[in-house]
Amino acid sequence: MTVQLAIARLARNAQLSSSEQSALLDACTSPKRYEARRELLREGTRAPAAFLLISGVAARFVGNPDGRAQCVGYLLRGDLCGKRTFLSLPMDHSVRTLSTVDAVSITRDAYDRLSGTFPNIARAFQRLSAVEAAVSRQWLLNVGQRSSLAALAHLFCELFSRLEAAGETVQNTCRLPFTQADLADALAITPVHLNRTLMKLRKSGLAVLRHGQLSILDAEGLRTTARFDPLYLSGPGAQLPQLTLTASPGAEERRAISLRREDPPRRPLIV
Amino acid sequence: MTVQLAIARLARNAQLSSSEQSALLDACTSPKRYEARRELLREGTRAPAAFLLISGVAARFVGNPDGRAQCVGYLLRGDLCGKRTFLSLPMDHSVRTLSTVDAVSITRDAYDRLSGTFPNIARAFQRLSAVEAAVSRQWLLNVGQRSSLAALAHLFCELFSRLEAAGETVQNTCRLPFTQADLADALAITPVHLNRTLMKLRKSGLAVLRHGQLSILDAEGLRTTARFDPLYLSGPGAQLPQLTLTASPGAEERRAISLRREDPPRRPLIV
DNA sequence: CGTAGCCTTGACCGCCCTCAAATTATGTGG
DNA sequence: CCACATAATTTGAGGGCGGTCAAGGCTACG
Repeated sequence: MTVQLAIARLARNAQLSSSEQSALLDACTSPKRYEARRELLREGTRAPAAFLLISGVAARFVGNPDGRAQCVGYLLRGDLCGKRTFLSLPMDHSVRTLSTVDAVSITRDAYDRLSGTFPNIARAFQRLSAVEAAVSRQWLLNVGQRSSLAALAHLFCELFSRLEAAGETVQNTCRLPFTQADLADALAITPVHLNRTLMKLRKSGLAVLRHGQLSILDAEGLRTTARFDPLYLSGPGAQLPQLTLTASPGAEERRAISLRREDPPRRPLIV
Repeated sequence: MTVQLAIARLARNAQLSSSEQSALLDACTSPKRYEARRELLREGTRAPAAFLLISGVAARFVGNPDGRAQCVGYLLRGDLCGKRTFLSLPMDHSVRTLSTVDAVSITRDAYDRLSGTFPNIARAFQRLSAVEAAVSRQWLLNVGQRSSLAALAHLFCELFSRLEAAGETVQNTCRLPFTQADLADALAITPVHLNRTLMKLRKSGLAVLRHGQLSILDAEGLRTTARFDPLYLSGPGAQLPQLTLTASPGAEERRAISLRREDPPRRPLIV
């Protein structure tokens, strides 16, 4: 069953032991399939349970009755949504599937039992939330500061990294099973302008998105354009001792590296 | 000591018993004063401890070496920053004071002892993080979808509501002890444009910001302009059983209720 | 083979940015 | 209390990124 795959992915990020993994598995309902464009959670309601994504892609949206929809996060294999139920908080956003999705549910009771017995699982969930918050902050940079080209490049870097961690990449490609309009919702630009930006990325030879398939042609160039620093994703290894920065000096180092990488600062976009 | 004030504010939002409050108090170091424009936490480092704000205002920033700074959140009395240390995660953003700030520290060891004995305190901290995430999503709407006028109005509504909960409002006014440039960083616009937007708000008679003092002149008009729905702030009462909606039909109800509920309760900003 | 949705491209417009200068707080020493 | 220096706020003129409206081409799927 692919549920294990999703849990394994979650476990890798959060360092769960195998007994913890199987306990988590037991707490899940059996997987259920949801068709594309279906609402899983609705803003303003209390979710009956949280969802753990097994396959497919879903997205978080904050309602904007009069304007365009604003996507505020993507959910990939191994991601959780509806964790707010565990805290008795109503949803402040909706969650909709973008593609066909397989997901399992975790009820609040199941979570309470689980976290009582395995505090490390509660920590794992908190870590997921912390990383989501970091992603959210990067999205704020995307829509606020970066040019549409840099923002799109950054989003592609993020998605590819996360899909890679979820084991959903093949070589330098991955499937993005949703429309350009969905990407536009994430970057807070119009579908028309997203398309133009996509063309620019294509013509500069950095990446190509076609038929729902993303191909990274020039990873280094893409990262440079996006000023992408994967630290915020806290991938496996991020909390391992390889990065032993405990004080400012280490930070200076890291910053210096990232600055040097920016050598051609505002000129990364070759035509 | 005003530490109690901050903890009481936190406790109100998170429903801490008085014994839990005093345990939390014991876990804090004695308050320390930080001058304005000082860095409390640095991106890329592991924080030695978390900070609980007692007074003043601080802000989270994600580094943008070449561009303008992007503020991704304000910290007011009763807010915590550096919670990532509790999860062994490095900082993905910096925290700087905007005004003179009093704050206490909570070390990771203190937190671990605390959360072992009082799981409800751990829940309270998680709830704070969940609300911060919701605020972050609203900021994404601010910079992505709303006009600069609506965004500024929304930010004022948010700040006033939170300062009200923190007991830092007087009638329809509150102090915002930072510059227009700081507000511009939060809305991802230039100080020049923020100033023009501020003028528009002033001329439309909705709100006035002058000499670091915000005055709400037309609360209803401001909320309408901003499409402000305070639900996402999960103020005291939001998680109380008065709203027992569990499914989609309930959502419609809630929206109606919450609109009705805004009549008196969210009316603290009368002149 | 037809239809519907998605993608692509063109022309024009407005919000916000940039650069620049004037005016007004804020704070400091005399 | 005043003179001065510095920072913050305010206003003007002009330009560009991305939005809007619209039409045509492509793809998937029945």
